[in-house]
Amino acid sequence: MCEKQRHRASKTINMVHEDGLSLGLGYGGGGGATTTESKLSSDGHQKQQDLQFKHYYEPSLTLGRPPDDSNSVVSSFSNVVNTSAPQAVKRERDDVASEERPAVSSRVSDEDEDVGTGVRKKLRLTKEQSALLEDSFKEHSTLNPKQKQALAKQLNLRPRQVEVWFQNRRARTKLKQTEMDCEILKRCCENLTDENRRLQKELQELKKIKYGPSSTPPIYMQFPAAATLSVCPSCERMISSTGGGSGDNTKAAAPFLIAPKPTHLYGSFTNSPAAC
DNA sequence: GGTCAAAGCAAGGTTACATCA
DNA sequence: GCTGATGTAACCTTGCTTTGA
Repeated sequence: MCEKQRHRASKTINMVHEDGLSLGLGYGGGGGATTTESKLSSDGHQKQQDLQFKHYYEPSLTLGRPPDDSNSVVSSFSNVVNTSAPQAVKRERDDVASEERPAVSSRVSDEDEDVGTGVRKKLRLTKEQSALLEDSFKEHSTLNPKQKQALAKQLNLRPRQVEVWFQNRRARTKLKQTEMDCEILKRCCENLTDENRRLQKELQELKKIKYGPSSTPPIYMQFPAAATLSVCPSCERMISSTGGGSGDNTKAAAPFLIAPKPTHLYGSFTNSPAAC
């Protein structure tokens, strides 16, 4: 167990580093806890109302219908083994809270609860529970303790279960958002590639027009296109970087042959926009 | 005002179980 | 009936922020 935890810990550290890279996606919730936008104040009220979920997507929660809805709610892990002390404290809090409620009904029978064995039983939320949780999530993606308690009571679940559901729900929402962002970036990349191809082709055609299909272009023209041509930011016309401007191409061809300063060829933009 | 502990949350997972093809 | 894929509830660790003492 300790070995496993160490393994996990080291992986977590790596993940934190990777997270820095993920910031490039630019979605609302990225960047670790520093971007937390919804925090609880001391009196349990939310300071901000879930800014990052203003436009959240609706992941399809394909909830498998339990075979028997009559005894819907399962709460079978109240005695799941908790190893770490802080976690134990937290669980104790929730357990205390849960003790205030009547015994929860369970989809599984009492003997299936495996009290004290450490066996984790899978709970399946009912449609009604899921719907209510979803509705609540739509209103606010985080819960303050009072809301959590109320919701848990309403759903006949433990507060811890409600809390976990919200955590998982937030994670799912974020995952969906990330997938959407990836799609957008992918499409953006494809568009840029197409545009690049188109411009390269256009450039080749311009070269042909300039020097004719049969003539060999001067050696300077064998440099990459970006080194010899650039776009004026003001008029967006393609110009040569040797000072030819937007004028006559035949006149502009001469400096290419002379090339007084090689550095000219690599200057990104040497013409004044005013010249356009 | 600085410090510390507690609580809560996000991130980035893993585990265990349920369900379905 | 078995099996692999998938979905998801529950859990973990770390790091961070907020808040109150």
